[in-house]
Parts: sequence; structure tokens; C-alpha cells
Amino acid sequence: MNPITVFIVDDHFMVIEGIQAMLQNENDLQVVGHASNAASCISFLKQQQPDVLLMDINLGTESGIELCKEVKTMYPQIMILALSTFNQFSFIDKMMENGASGYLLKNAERTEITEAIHHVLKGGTYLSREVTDTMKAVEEGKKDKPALTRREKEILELVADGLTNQEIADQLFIGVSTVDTHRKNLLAKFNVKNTASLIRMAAKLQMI
Amino acid sequence: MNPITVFIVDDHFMVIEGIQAMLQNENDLQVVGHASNAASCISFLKQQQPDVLLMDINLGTESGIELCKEVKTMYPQIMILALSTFNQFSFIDKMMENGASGYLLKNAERTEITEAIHHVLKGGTYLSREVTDTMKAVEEGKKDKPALTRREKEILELVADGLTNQEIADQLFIGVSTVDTHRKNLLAKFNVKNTASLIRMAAKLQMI
DNA sequence: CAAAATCTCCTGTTTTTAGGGGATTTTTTT
DNA sequence: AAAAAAATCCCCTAAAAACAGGAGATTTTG
Repeated sequence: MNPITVFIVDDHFMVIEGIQAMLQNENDLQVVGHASNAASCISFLKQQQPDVLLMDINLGTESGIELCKEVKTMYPQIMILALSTFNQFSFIDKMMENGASGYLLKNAERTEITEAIHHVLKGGTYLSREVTDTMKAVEEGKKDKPALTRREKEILELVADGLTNQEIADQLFIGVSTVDTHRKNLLAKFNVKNTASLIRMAAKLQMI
Repeated sequence: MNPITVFIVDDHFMVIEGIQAMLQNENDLQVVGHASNAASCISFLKQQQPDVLLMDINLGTESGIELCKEVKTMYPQIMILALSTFNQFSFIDKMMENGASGYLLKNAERTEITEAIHHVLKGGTYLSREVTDTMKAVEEGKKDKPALTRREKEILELVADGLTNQEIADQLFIGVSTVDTHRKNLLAKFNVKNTASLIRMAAKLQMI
């Protein structure tokens, strides 16, 4: 039986080396290459399509999140395992939305990596225990974060930038009264009574 | 001549593997062991003292920053090279304060690591280019943080809590006009024109 | 399709902030 | 002790935001 082919994308050279070293003795897995940026990854895939991509979500200045989407669009059969130091909901969420089949933290042991690879190849989803915990914790915490509409988010940003209602209205080509209404709704949703606490809350919840 | 002995402390197994792989062919360097937490590091050092310690600043729940301090207190002759994904001033600063001789990012290449090891062994300080840039940027940025008086900080807090001038005045047993004056000064010092951007700035600068 | 949500705008009133000054007392620093 | 900085207070005006309540138009969704 042919070994499973693995390609590594990570801007940390030592991580590439580390994964290679760890998978060296797995005879059903074969690392067929690696890249440290999006461009050389795409370029490799044009030549050859591995079964699994181990991908760091943070590629220096580039974003693995974008790369993930691109790769999945072009080669949907390639399974992507996200690899990251960051056990943060927003990252995990975005990666999974963009088509990743699993998310591992970089403290993963050899066995976890191989298990994950086999699991995602069977079509499964593999989230490490820590990652699962984070997802759960965030779901709990979501009660605090009011659900804002697109327009409300937009206006919150502009308010945070220090624009007055008039300026916001001009920028969005809507009436001042509309902006006023949205602000009222924002205050209500955040359950606060003025701009100061609104912005404070929004900042604390990392919404601005 | 005896090779330089190196010990690795990192909770990411794949990073340990990676460094080992990278240093394997350097015949004047020898990796004599590794640890994934503070306790086993200390325990190893009781048996044997390497020349250099490559140490991740983030050891899962533990802090490499503390470990650095301990090791340097017990074995000042051991040179410590901090290793981190985070190019953040606070971490860099604390590590150097705690006796580290250098700070590398995990995207370091083989040559950078070996150069750093040799350099710190000679008593030098080795900060990677990115790290140096960050340090400089922070020094620049410090000018942004306005120096507030005690009263101003107090009032900033209360404004952020959503109190009106009247409420603040009542709470601090001062007149409304005084609060007003302080707020005007706050706006001036932050160089903003309304409460929204004031709070946003203060939040960004972690002053509230 | 019908219901729900979102976005839009309106008329008012009241409260709060911002902007422009000026001035005295208290505290801190040199 | 003198100078500088901080804290206190006042005036006035204008602008902005908050509060109340209603309502039509457009999307989104079940």
C-alpha cells in the first residue's frame, strides 16, 4: 500500500524539521515537501498533490487562513490539518470555516499527529483536546457578546474611531437619525447607557 | 576542543526535534538533553550543566521567564538564549531582565541559531533583527502614552465605567466643573476630540 | 408566502460633552 | 523659599449624544 503523502507549510524552519523528524519512522507516512510561504506552497501543489497538508495558520506576514481557503478551492480532496501555537477561538473558527479538517496545537506529540492525519483522511474532523475545550469555553462566553448586525458593527467601528453621528452619516450615505437609531440599539444591546462604556465593553470583548 | 553543550527547554516536542535536527550536523555543538517543563529542566541541571540553554518563554502553563531567573541565580555561568514565537516587547524585556543573553524567534534559521550560541558564549547579547526592531518600535511608541496625573487616571477610569460628570463629581466629592476640566485635559493629552476615541485609545494602550 | 429581522427615517425633549476662556488654592519639585 | 505642576472651581456657548416613541421599506429566514 502506498504511504500517505504529507506536505508541511510553516514559516518556522525548526518546526518543519521537527515534524519531519517525528514522522520519519512512520512508514505509512511520507513527507513529500515543505514550504515556508503561501506562494511556494501553491507552486508545489501545481506539480503534485499530497494527501494531507500540515499548515501553520501564521506564516509570518501572510495568513494561513487565506491559504487554506485557496487550497481547498483548488484541490478539495487535499485534507488540511491546521497547526498553530494559538489556542484562540477566532483562529480555530476561521480555519475550520475555510475548509480545514482539523486543528492541532504545536505541542502535539507524535501519536497525536499521526492519529489526526489518519482521521482526517477518513473524512473525520480532528480537534485536539485543548482546542475542543477552547471552543466550548467560547460558546459559553458568547452570551456576553451581543450579536450585532452588519450595519451595527460598521457603526460601532466608526464611533470607536471618534466620528460624530454627522460624520458617520456622511461616510455611509445615510441620515443622521439612522445613525442615531443604530447607536441607540448598540447601547441597548450592550446594556450600557453611554458611549464611554459602550467602547470600553466593545474593546474588552475585542470587537473593535 | 570540546564541543559546546546545549540543552533545550520547550513544551513543543516538534520544536525540540526541529532544533536537534538543525544542530545535528554542527560538530562543535552538542545537544545534551531537553526538557518540556521547568521541573525536569532544574532536575537535569543538578546532574549536568550545559554551556547554553535554549529556552522557550512559554512552557504551557509555566513561564520560561521565571525559569530563566531561577537558572541564572543557581548557575550564572550558563548562557540562556530565549526562544519564542512572540515578538512582543513585554516578553523580550522580561527575559532580558531575568538574565537571558539573547532572544530568538522560532522562525530562526540554522545559521542564526549557531551564530547566537557562539555569540552569547563569548559574553555578547544576541537579539534577532525582528526583535531589535520591536524594541526600537516600542521605545518610539512610548511617546504615545500620555503621562497622566493621579486624578486624571482616576477620572479616566470612571469615565470608562460610564459615569457622567455629575456622577463622577459626586463620587469624588468635587465639583462638576473640575471633572469637566480634567476631561478636557484628558482629551488634549490623548489628542482626541471625543469620549469614544479617548476610551478606545486608553483601551488600546491598556490604561483602563 | 408570511413572519421576523434589519435598515431606514422622522419629531421632539433633555442631558451630557466639547470648546473657549480665566482664576485660585494646594501640592510637588527644584 | 521659589517655581512648577496639579487640582480645584467658574463663566459662557454650541454641539453632540441620549431618551422616547413611532413608522415605512427592504431583506432574510422559517
